[in-house]
Amino acid sequence: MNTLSPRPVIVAKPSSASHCIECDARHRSVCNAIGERDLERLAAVANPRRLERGQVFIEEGRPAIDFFNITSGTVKLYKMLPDGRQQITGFAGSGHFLGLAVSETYAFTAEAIEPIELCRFSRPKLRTLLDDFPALEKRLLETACNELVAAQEQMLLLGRKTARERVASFLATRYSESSTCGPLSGRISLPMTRAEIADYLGLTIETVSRTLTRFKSEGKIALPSRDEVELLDPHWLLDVAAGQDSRAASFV
Amino acid sequence: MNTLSPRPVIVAKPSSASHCIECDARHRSVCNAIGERDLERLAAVANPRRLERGQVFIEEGRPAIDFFNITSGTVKLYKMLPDGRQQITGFAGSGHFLGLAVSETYAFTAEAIEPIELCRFSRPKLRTLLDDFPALEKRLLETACNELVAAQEQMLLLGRKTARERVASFLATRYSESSTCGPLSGRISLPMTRAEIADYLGLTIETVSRTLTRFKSEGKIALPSRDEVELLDPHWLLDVAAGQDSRAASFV
DNA sequence: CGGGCTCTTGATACGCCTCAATGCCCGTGG
DNA sequence: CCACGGGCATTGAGGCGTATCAAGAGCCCG
Repeated sequence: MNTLSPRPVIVAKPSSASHCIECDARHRSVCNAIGERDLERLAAVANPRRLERGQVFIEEGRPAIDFFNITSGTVKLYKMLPDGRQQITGFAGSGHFLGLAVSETYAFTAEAIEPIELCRFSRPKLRTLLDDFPALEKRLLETACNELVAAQEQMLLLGRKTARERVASFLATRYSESSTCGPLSGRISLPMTRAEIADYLGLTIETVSRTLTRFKSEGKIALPSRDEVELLDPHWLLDVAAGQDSRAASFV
Repeated sequence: MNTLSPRPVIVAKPSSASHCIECDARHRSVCNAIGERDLERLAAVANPRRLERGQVFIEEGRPAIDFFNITSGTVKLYKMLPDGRQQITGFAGSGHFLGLAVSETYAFTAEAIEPIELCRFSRPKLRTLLDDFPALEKRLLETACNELVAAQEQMLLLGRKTARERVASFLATRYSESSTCGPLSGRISLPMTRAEIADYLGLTIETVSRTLTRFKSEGKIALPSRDEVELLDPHWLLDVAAGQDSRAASFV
């Protein structure tokens, strides 16, 4: 509904031969299915690249010839309707594997929302890698299952939650995910714009903004800067996210 | 939002030793990854059952100890909020594999919406089967990917489509899926109630009903009976589903 | 110290939900 | 065979939450 998608081009290309060894994302990603002594094999087919904000590297409807592993930064995945309405189906960060498609074409578009680094794998090369390392295929199945679970949760959000609950869910999820890779503070970062949050939650920019402002005036969050939120009452947020808002219905 | 979920119990248990050979769903399901001569192995761990409408066989939050393959009939998969709001994340028919979970617990509830037949697999037995037949694991990954694509499409529907577009999408999808397993007529069956359609599309019963009535009065569909729809203009429906409704905006 | 963003805030409109009544279908029993 | 009852579906009237439209405020960067 917001933003019109930009030009699809790939740039840069740094890194050396066996870059996989020193890859930050390795332990988080499916690549950890491959032992340290086989990393050369992996590095041989992994093609590292660097992209800037706004660059599209997977485009809905285009032939699915490559697969990607995000090694740094965040991307958004989205689908669009012909009139420009847009639904972001997820944000993918470091360690995320993208482009798994049975079909001949991609089902969504992927675009960097900040400077990112990623590894590209061509379809046939990934295929041989999968054949040689069955553990990798198992890991892929695992991550696919986890994504399915997340997708179902998001359907519940989009189909049945109020704006208030959606925003609370979004903050709560960001909170719990950020806490898995760093010290647990109430502070979370939002690398995406309000428009992107809105397109992710099935709302408008204005509603997202109003809801955040309301949380702030209720003393539940603080907004120190444009892209940071401080959760002053995480437990309360979780309740709202789950539909347990005390200020909602519940006529007891 | 509608309906309160019923009691969880499993009943019946027909069929003989090597039932897999004569299973209607075999060719459609992941079981087709196993050759005919190994079907005995499969049959040994597949536990067939019969369930009636309303019976729950997977319950959100419960330990994920079994996996299921639907061999006949239709089930609904849903998630619920504590106050009863419900989102159906999908309908699964013959050949559909269910319960794939990495987590210790199920992420959704599965309930028969008509009399069904299914096969149950215990987790450890499925595990050994997967180890012995890598092709089965590949098939599972394939189906998981397909479900992810469907889930993303549904997120677009729930987040950005109007009621009109949602109902049109629903009919169009049912149409194209039914045509893959039978003669291509404009007639589709709806084994689910209006309430279930509503919970699938993120709408209310009334809105679903009104929208169908409106399509009918516009001459685009016919409603010969409660659970049947005749598509009189499939192409038009597809356009509406894709957000190309001529009667909507588009101020040209 | 403007220019162009994104974000916030306000006023109003509208689509869908809610509540309520009626209609239809079908199984049950007289 | 028909009256009755209970589900489910349809239809109507009105309200609410979020979208839409429109300024204005804050921020970054040259």
